[in-house]
Amino acid sequence: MAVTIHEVAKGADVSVSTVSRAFTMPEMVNAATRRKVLQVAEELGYQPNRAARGLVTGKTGNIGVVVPDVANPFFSAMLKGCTARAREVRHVVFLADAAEDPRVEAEVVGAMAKQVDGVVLCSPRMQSEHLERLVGTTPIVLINRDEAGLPAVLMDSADGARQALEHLAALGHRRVAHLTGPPASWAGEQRRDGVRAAAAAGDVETVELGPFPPTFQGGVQAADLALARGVTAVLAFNDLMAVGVLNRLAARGVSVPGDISVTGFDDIEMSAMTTEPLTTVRMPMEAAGRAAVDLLLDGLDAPEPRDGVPTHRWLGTQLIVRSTTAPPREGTTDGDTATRALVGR
Amino acid sequence: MAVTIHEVAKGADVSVSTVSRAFTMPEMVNAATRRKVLQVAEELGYQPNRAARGLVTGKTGNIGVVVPDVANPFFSAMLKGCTARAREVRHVVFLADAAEDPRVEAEVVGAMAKQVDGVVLCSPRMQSEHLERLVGTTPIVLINRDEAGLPAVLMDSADGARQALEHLAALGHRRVAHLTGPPASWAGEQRRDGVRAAAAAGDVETVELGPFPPTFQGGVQAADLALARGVTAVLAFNDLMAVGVLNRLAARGVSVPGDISVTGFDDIEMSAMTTEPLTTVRMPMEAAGRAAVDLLLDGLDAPEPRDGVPTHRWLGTQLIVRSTTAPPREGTTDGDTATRALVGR
DNA sequence: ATGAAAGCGCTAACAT
DNA sequence: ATGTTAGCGCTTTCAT
Repeated sequence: MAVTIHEVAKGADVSVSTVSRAFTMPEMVNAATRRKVLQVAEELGYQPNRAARGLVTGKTGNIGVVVPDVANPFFSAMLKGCTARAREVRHVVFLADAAEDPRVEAEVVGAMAKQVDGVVLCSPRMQSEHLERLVGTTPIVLINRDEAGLPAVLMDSADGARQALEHLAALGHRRVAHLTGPPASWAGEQRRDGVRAAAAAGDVETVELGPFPPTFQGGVQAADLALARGVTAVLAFNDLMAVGVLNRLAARGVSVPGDISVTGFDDIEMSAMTTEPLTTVRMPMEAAGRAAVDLLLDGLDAPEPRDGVPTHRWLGTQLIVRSTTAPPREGTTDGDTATRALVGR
Repeated sequence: MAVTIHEVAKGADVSVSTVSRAFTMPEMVNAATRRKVLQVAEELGYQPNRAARGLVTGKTGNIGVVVPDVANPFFSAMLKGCTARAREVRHVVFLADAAEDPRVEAEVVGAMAKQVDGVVLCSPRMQSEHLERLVGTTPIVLINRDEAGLPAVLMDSADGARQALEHLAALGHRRVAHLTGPPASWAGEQRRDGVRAAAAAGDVETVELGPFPPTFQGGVQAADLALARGVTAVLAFNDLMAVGVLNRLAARGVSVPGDISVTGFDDIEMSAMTTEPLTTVRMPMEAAGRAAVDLLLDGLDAPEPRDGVPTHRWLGTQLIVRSTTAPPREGTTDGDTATRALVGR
């Protein structure tokens, strides 16, 4: 069926090992024979079977990537980084969508384990114990989760949260809602800690609402609760949620940022997609994907922990203010205005 | 390193063939021995090496998916459908992002060919000849492209375009811009044909602008051109582009849909993400992904073309009107008002 | 019902 | 520089 190395060997009148070498160690074979081999291979349309190769070398040239939800722009940006970098280093990616389900996460890693050189786990929701069990199975690099000793690419969500809250405080906000996402999200925890610390330091009161699904719908749902609590600003788990909030606020006739300021965490692309002023904490998702692949491959080259080679990569975040965010109006601090804005209709 | 079938065999004190059978043909092995084998396997954490299995069976249990751009919600929705369906039928997906580059498309299919049972090509931009060359390599199913004899999942973009244009005409629009996307897009051609036909039938004039990149930025860029041509409505290649248009219109102070109506083609999720009234032609992307996987697997079961089993699946589209889209104002038909709206600032 | 052995396509010693 | 051979982990005849 498929054209094998044997056929190329026959066609070029050499042994299979020569063909193999012509591809994998070109220096070790006579220039003339190599040319011939490559030419015959080309004519026959030969492509080495990477699975068979992996069987003997122990290296598949594949890397697995597991995301909680491909359709979430947050993760598709990550995925983009992974696939792009993987291609550059001649690897192929195995993708699994865990559907935000911790059990599925563990399951798919198991299924991929044997046919990949390692796995990049994006914001895994699974429990630490499960994670630890998987570690024995295959090399793993985490994105946005810090687990004892595991190589990871981390984003400074806590600092992002601080930046956002200080910004809001500077604008005069004294009561802001923090919409939380999946309880098992490490980044979510970081943000919560960052928010709490900044709130304490900056003399602003925060109202923690949630958990909400990290989706557009989650934001819609959260908006009503936030409104009812009379806040003047909202800090959403991610931009998808933030956009949902904006949408719902608009539907209820609340003006942004006149009545309420909205801020989300995300990669810039998403937040650019609304015409409402949406301040964003930029998370370098694509860079994180690329970094994770590099970390994985670095680790593969050196099975033994080496000195001087970092197993963690820490990525900063950046606050993007997209509007002349207006401070809350006089007397709004207690939330009355915002509340009134909708009670009135 | 990894736990192999031999170790399980040793542990359960049976031969490797028995272990193999216990997994792949459970009926053929004594219930007691099978239980024992399965238990030992469980204890050892044995997972069959699917690559090795594929080497002998010829079936890898993997399917390849190639998309022009994972970060485009249009395609990530497709991808979601593919991964979800693949998991249901116990397959794993190999993902490649072609970066909107036809050459990369062909290249990655080649790279995956040997380790997948077939490939789903989403809206491939590559030339027909390249496509035909690939067909010999591995089973292929196309999404949103109709190529002689190849199994495909098609969406009725032309009809969607007709629905959109009729809707605009019914609202009184007489001059609408059609923003085109990648020239090599089959769906784009369909839409163009649909738009032209409907325009001729419905007595509305269309201004074809483009090609633009099928991105948010593409829309920003297109908006200025559309405005300059004095249209009262815009039909964008996809929602991403449409949202870019909205954003730019807002920046230039043009009101939507007061001055201009905007319509895009896309899966509903994306279009829900703006607070502006954005009419959308809903493309069932996720369903298409699922259907493509099914088609691929069906075809695999029957290497010979069978009667009664469709090789094509045709998915309808649906117009989603999200607003009380206002008709153009008096005297606006020639586009003066819209144009004036920005000349004034 | 179970085992022994051949071999899938490839690479890596080990010859020569 | 090139050929020979022994597997990689698995399934699948073919025996028993």
